Parts: sequence; C-alpha cells; structure tokens
Amino acid sequence: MGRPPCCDKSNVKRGLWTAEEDAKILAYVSMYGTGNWTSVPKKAGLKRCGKSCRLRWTNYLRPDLKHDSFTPQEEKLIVKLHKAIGSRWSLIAAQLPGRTDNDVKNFWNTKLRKKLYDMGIDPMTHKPFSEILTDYGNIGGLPKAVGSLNRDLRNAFTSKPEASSASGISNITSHSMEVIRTPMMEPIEDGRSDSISNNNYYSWDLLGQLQAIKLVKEATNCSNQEIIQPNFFSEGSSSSSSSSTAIQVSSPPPPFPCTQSPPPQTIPSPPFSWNEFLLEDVSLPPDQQQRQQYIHGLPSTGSSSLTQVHDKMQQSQLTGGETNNNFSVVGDMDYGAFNDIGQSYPGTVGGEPIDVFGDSLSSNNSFVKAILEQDSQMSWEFPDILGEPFY
DNA sequence: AATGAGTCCAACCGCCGCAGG
DNA sequence: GCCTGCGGCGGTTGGACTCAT
Repeated sequence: MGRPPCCDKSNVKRGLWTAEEDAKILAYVSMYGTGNWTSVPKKAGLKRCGKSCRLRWTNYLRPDLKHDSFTPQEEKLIVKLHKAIGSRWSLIAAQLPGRTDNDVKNFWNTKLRKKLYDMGIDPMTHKPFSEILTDYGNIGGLPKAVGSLNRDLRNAFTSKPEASSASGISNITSHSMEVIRTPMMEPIEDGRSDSISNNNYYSWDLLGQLQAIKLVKEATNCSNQEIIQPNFFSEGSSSSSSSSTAIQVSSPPPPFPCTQSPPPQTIPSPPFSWNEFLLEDVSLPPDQQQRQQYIHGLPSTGSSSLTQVHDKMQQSQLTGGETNNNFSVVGDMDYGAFNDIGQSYPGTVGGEPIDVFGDSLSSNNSFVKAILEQDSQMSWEFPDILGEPFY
C-alpha cells in the first residue's frame, strides 16, 4: 500500500503555468517566503498541487535563476562532475549558480549525452567505446552467448543512444558501472563514520570511487582464473535471451566474479599510494603500456601531462611563492575529449583548490571545501608522479 | 503549405529520507 | 518504535517548437 497522493488529483490544475499563476506564486513568496508548500495553493489562490507550486518556484520563478543557455564552461563542469559523481543532478546543479537540477538534467539528456556519443564516449562510464570493448574482451570465461553480445555492442556503438539501449549497450555498461558505482555512491561505513559529516560526504564518495577503481582492477586481474558466471549471464536465462539480443539485468550482479575471495571492501587507510590507482592502457601495444600508465579518467593520449600540472602549480603560487607538492585530486574529472581542458588536472595547490584550468576555486564552495577538509586529514601526495613525464 | 520526425524542456510521478508528533 | 507529512530527488512524459522533406 503506497503513500496516498499529496493532493486531490481530480481537483487540481495541471500542465503549463500561466503568467497569472506565476504572479500569484511570486506574490505569495514575497509575502510569506518559501516553505510549507502544501498550504501555498490555498493561501495563494491557486488550484495547483503544493508540490507543483514548489517545483514551479524552484525550477522557474526563483529570481536567482539563469534562463540563458549553458556556457561552454558550465558544459565542461557538468561533464566532469557527472563523471565524478554520476547523475546526482542536484549536487551538480549546486556547483552551477543559477542552474537547477532540472536544467542540468535536461541539458545532459538532450545535449551532452548525445555529444559524448558522437565523440565515441559512453556517457554512462565516460570511457571510450573502444576501451569498453577491450574491457569486455578481457573478461574471460563468459558463455558463448556473449559472442552475440559483442556483436550487439559493436552495433550499438555505431547507432544512436536510444537505439543502443534497445540493443543492449546500456544494460551492459550500466551493469559494468554498477560494479564500479555501488561502492562509491554510498557512504562508507568503516568505523570512521563519526567523522563523516554531511559536508565531507562527497569526498568519501570520491574516495570510494577510487577504491572502486582499485577493486575493479583487482577483479579484472583474475582473468586467468575461472570466472563464475554472473547472474545476468546465467544459463537459466539463456532460453529467453536466445530470442532477444537484449540482456536483461534483473538483479545486481556479484561485484567480484572471481572464485577467489573478494578483497575487503574498505577504502585504503591513508596515506596510500596513488600508484594503486594507476591503470595500464591495455588497448596500447605492450611496449607502450608501461609508459602510458594513467590515472583512471585521465586521457591515455593527447598532451595532458602531469608535468604540465606541475607547471601550473608553480605558476599558480597560491601560497605566496611556496609550491606545495601535496596534490590532491578532486575526482578524476579530466576529460581528454575536450582538448582545451585536457591540459591540466584538477586538484589542490598549497591547500587551495584549483580547477581543471589551474584556476583557483572559491573556498566558499562547499563541495570543494568538503573535499579539502577530507584532504587535510588524508595527506594525499603525488610526489612519485609529478617529477616524471606523463608519457 | 502540409506534414512528419526530431528536439527541447517544463512538468509530473513515484520514491526516499527526515523531522516531528 | 511507529506513523505521518513534507521536501527533495532522479527518471520519465508530453506538448510545444523547429526543421527537413
């Protein structure tokens, strides 16, 4: 038995708002302020659901909202944040003054997602399709049915987003990302939860993400071992899958398909080595793989280089001339596909946050602030990498 | 000019977490 | 501890609009 509807649906107006209704909301808010939205329709003389009133205010009428189109800077930030924290539109919107979660969500769904597809990047995983194919090629022990799956994958890469969903890619990538996302999207209960306030929660998300990368890396290291068939490839479903190419993921797959015991799912106790999160670009020839080790999320090709980051740090001199080699990553936000931002790396310099352009971010930004607070406890360091050419 | 396809975005929906009784 | 109401969230829908034929 679900919750009853918040209002009498048969007795409320729906659909687009008129200027007159907007005026009533504005008048009400200017007089009483926001809050207690359920009483707003009555007090404001509207035949609308209170929830609908709140939505109209927050998404359209609020005076601080921007109504112009997204700037390239905003666009880049959305992509970076989506890569770091997924489809948490309200969090992403909070980093974009004057934008609502609905704005960001619509912009992503209508523009950015398509743009990434056109660039050959899976918007779900933010990986190049070629890399996803490689990843799947590296997963041994899959049943023969996966052969058709690979074919569908390839077909999906050349088709439109909507079509790819029907042919299986979305299910596949979302499945693979389930493995990655699950630990990073939830607060980590590790006995230190007392110190995890709302403010630094997101920092732990990012930590979790890094840990997830590590776990996935470890999970894929067992490719020479026997692989337990994940639930979604179980033979029990083969009869239905034979008539349809779409893979139905009805339940979350086990996070570790290896027969070996899964590693403990705790984040590494700081300080830990960033080398743990270095990945090899398996799509490259073996002789280049060692040279092209890269941190997950950084472009494996192009001119992005930690040397350049180091230069940026030296240029920034944010702490009055002292260059600090403590360099903490604000999520793996770099996006190589955008050449103009693929030149630097987001992080902190001398305790101050910098964005991907190397510019200082406001310390008033709670999102960044939360990460910085966590950083101060973590003492993450980058010394081994900074001095070396990135590739 | 008519029409069908594609795009955009405001609005809706259902679920969830939290606070207060 | 349970129930209820509220606000917030992400996913989805539907209609207005634009563009191509």
